[in-house]
Order: sequence, then structure tokens, then C-alpha cells
Amino acid sequence: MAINITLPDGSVREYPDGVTGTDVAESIGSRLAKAAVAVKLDGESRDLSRPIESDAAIEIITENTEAGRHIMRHSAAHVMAQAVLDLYPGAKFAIGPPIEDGFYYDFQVEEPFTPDDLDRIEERMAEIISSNQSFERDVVSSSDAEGIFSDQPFKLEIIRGVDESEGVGGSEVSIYRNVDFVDLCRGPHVPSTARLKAVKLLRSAGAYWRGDENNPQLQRIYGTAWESKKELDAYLNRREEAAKRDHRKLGRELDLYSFPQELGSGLAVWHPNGGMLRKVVEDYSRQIHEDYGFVFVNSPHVAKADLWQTSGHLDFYADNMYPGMDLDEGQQYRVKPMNCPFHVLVYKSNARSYRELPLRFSELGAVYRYERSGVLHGLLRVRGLTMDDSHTFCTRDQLPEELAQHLEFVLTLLGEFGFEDFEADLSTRPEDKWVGDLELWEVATESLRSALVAANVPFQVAEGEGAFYGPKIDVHIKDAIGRRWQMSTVQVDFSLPDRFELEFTTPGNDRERPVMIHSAKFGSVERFIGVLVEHYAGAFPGWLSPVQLTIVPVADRHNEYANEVAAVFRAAGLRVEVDETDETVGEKIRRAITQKHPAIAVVGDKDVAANSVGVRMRGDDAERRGLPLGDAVAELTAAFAAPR
RNA sequence: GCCGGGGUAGCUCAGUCGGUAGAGCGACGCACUCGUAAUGCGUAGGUCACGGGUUCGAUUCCCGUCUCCGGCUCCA
Repeated sequence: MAINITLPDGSVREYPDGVTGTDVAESIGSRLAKAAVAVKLDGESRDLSRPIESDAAIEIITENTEAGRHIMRHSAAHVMAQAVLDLYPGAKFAIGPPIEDGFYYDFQVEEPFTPDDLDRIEERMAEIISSNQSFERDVVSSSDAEGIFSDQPFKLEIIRGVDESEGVGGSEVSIYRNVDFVDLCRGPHVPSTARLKAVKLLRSAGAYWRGDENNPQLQRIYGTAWESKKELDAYLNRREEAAKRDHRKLGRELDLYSFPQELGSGLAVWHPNGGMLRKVVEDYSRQIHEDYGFVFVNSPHVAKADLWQTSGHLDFYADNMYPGMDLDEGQQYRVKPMNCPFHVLVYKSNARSYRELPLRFSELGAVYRYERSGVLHGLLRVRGLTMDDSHTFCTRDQLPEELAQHLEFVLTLLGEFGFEDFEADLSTRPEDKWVGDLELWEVATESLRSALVAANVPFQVAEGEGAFYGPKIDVHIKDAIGRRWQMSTVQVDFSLPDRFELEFTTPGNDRERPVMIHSAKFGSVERFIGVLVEHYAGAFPGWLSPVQLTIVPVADRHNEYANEVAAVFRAAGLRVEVDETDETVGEKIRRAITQKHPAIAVVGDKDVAANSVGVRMRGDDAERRGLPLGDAVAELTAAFAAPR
């Protein structure tokens, strides 16, 4: 019997029944066969060695693709488990999936792994890899599997909970063996351990079984695997590059902010350079909010506990709030974790008419949230933050248009900060617990969806992941080195207007309840700046740079002219420093470059005589000498102009 | 909060198998007055995170606390 195999280019070849993926790959080319790790048969990933028994479309998965690396890493995880079980008798192994750029495996062992343990495990893995062990697939009944894994409680739990997505069927599971090691696994795997050419263990960490902190904490080992030493080194190099961009490190080097121990965890102080950066960012925020029809409101940092009771925060968010303080004969006050109740009170301060809506309230509001100590991370996760928060109140009819506007707003804002690559999550109504009116949920969700489509933003639907009070969009950006960050949120709220009994008067002189839209564009100013620092590696575009121009006098006698030049640039609106230190020109240039200042102007005898400057732009190796001062001012003011 | 690893000068780090410490950069001073990525010389600066214990003696060993880092968890 012969079967027909369709190749990705559409051509069809005839093979004997039972041909393997390896055979097919070899028939196409020996290089392809060498690079093959698995096949995709009618869209299903399978081992190379599995016989193909009917007509199918085939795709050879090679090791230099993401899908190929995924399989390789999964196999590497198996080898790691094998090594751990060899070295630590009695160890229980749980799950070991591939992840982005690597893999991990969770173990239950007597003692947590130390860095020395990782070295030992890595050595043992190298032995397993060089002994060229085949990965053999087998399908067994669930009850047989329970026998095989009788002393592995986590595997038993998986077998008993198995469903179609984890095994081959409800009553059967697939397992993979190599020599004396066997693991429950859906596969596929590389044909043999020898195909793992570049594996490295990175670190160990505690991790809860099934991600639930009520479950036992296991020891997770993270590793990475690549198709070649070269790719592995490139990856390790990328990690180093990312470390160089770390906003905590750059914050110190560029003198932007610090986290003094005396202050407390998760709390930052901003130095003058960082303060200027904040000012530029906040000024921009105010301007664009104004441009998009928002009005400014303001609110205090504390409020009576009753307010947080009404808003529901004490019911749903109390764990993240600072404890109360007793003031004025037992009156409880709370520090604010969010701005929404205040904006609601502004709404309530007047009887509202449909003529006023939509009302878009905006505030750069400082809020305090008690975050658990282990989650704090530089500026990206803090306990005191400033939200560029807004709350829009509109009618049901206005909702679709408002949501589209809000999305356009955040995309414009992110784009003007240099982020071009967006992705979004659309979170829809939870199944069980939700409030509001079903029809309105539909309208809001569809409006968000069509706004995303219209804005051409790729998005995923997080079905049922929304808050109980309304659907939302989270916008993520991709930074300069490809990392994704969640930034803006547009969140519909059907609950707060109810809780506070908000109303407006309709054209027919009835009372109706407005709908509310929460939106944070930066997320928080702190976090946004942290992401900006990492995105630009501290080399901010001119309009954001705390110092835009450093003026370098060649010798003391040029200081006076340097200051005159500085005054001219400052009058044109630039942020200028004059370096009058007792250093050589080379050293002053080096300092300005190290501080990532976008422009340097050197002034010497010839410039004094000609009313000119020598300009060197960041990133250029060369300078332009003798540029007339007026030309330089015009050029730099244009180059460093803020987007709005 | 949980698991692991750290905390030595402003920064980056070395060091002390228990006898109170050192470099580079930075800062400060002096000289140099210089045309595009480091001028030279000199000086100051440390309760070795904090508290307790062991010891003749603790920065070093032990315990606790704080804090940072990597994860987990959390992120209505």
C-alpha cells in the first residue's frame, strides 16, 4: 500500500505505508533530515520515528525554528529530570515544560538545590546527552501508567486528572522512555539525547505545585537549550544586554532615582535628572489629556473608610490597602490605592445633565498600595505610584464611541513615546460572578473588539478573564529588545455608578445611570519611566532627555562665551548644561557621552571669533565644527521638539 | 508571604582558614588651559547592613531582623 504525502510547497509524493518522518525528511534532503526534530502531520506534532499510516500533509520541524526549539527544550527538560532522579534518589518530579527561551522542571527534594547542585546536574546531563539515548514513545492504559509511576505522586495526580489535551485519550496516556528513565508526556521529542547540542542550567527557585500557594512548594530548575553553541551564546549575550538596560542600574548611573533603605521597600526618591524626566513625561500627559477633551480634577491622599466601603474597595481590595488610621474620635481613614471614588465624588458634586456628557476627568494621582515584599521590583512594581488616571462618565449610547476614542488615545500616546509594536488583551465577562446588564456587556465588549480591529491592533480574547464589573482592554508594547510590557488599560465599569447611585438627567427629563470608563495610559508614571529607561537603554530621545545639550568650553577663557551660548539655547527652550570643570576636552566629551546626553557643543577660540559652535550628536562618531550658532539652535530645537 | 542567593568606601568589586581592611572609578585639593571618548600628583572617605550569641578577640562562626537580587504566588 502506498500513501500520498503532501509537502508544504503543495507537491505530493508517494511513500510506502508506515514510512517515518525521518524517511520523508531524508528523501527530501540529507541536510533537512539532519536538522529535523519532529514532524507536523496534518497540523499535529509527532515524533520523527512514528510510522505514517495514511495520506497526510507533512511539515518537517527543524531545530532552528521556534517550534523545533520548543521540542528540543522539552526533551532537555526530560534529560534534566533524568539527571536529577539519578543524582537525588527519592526525588519526586512534577512537570517540566518548555517556555520562552528555555525550559524548567519542578522537583520535590529533601533539600533545595544549591548552585553546586546545578553544576552536578548539568554534568550528569552532559553524560546522558553524550550517551545518545533514544526517546521511545509508548502508549499505555491509565492503570498501567499508575503502576509505572506508583512512587511518583505528582505523576499520579496528572494521570488521574488526564484529559484529551494532556494525553492521547481519557483512558490512555503516552509515555517516553530513554534507557531507565520514563516520563509521562504528550511529546513529541527529539529522536535522541544526542540531538541536544547546547544546554545550560540557569537558576533554581521555589515554585508551588500547580501554581497554588496552598500546595507544597517544589524546587524549580530553569534551563535553556539551543540548536548550537553559537545560538546559546547569542542568547546568553542577549541576557547580558538586557541586564545592561536594567532601569535600576541605569537609574543610578544616570542619577535619575534611588531606593534609599531608610525610606522603605518599594518607595523611590527622584533625583534632579529623574525629576526632570518625570516633569517632561507628566507635562506631556497633561497636554495630551487636554487635547483629547479631558478636564483636570484633583483629590487628596486619604479618605474616610466609609468611602472605600461604598466603592467596594474594602470588600475586594483591602489586602492591597495600607491599614486604617483613627482620627477625630474613632473616625477611620484610609490611604488611597485608587483615584476612582474621588472622581465619582466630583461627578456627584453637581446634578448632571446629558448635555454635559461625556465627562472625562483626569488626574495624575499618587496612590499607595501594599504589595507583598517579594513582588517589589525597582520602579516596575512599587508601593507608592502615580497614575495618569482618568474616569469618563458617559451615556450607554456614547459608550462605543468613547471606547474607540480611548483606545486611539492610548495608542497615540504610546506611539509618541516611541513604541510602535502593540498587542492587546480583550478580557470578557466572567462566567459566574458579574454585575450589570447583559446587553450592555455585549455592547461594551463588541465596542472594544471593533475598536481594536479598527485600530489594527492584534489582540487575544481572554474569555471570562474580565473583572466582574466590566470588560477591558490591556495594551502591551514590545520594547527595543523584544520584551512585552503591559502598559495601558481601558476598563469599563458597570458597578461603581451603581454603588454611588450616579445619575444624569435625560432629554426626556428622566434620570439615568451613566457608564464609567477607567483608563490609565502609562499604567503608572513610575513604571512607565522604568520601561522607557529599559526601552531606550537610558539614551532617551532628545525631547525626553533631562539634559539635552552639554556645552564644553575648550579652556577656561571660553567659559564666558560658553555661558552666552547656553543662554541662547535656553532661551530657545532647551535644557542645557555647561561643563566648566577643570578637565580636558576629551574628558568632558566622554562624560557627556557616558551620561547619554543627546548633543554636545564644543566652543573654542575660533567659535568665539565666529559666533559658532562645534556640534556632536549622540551616536555620531564625528563632529561638525564651526556651525553658526543660529543654525545650531534651529537644528537642535527642531530635533528635540516634544510631540505636543 | 514562600524558596534560594547576596549586603565590605558614593559606585563596581577584591580580601580576612577569627587578630577591626584594599583597588579602580567617583569626590576633594594643587598643578596643567588643553579642539572632540579618560592630564598628572596628592588628600579625604569604611561601626565590613543592623541586633544578639560563641570567643581573650567577630567584618569573618552561629541565631534573629532589615534589605537587595532571581523565581513562585499575587496583580479586584
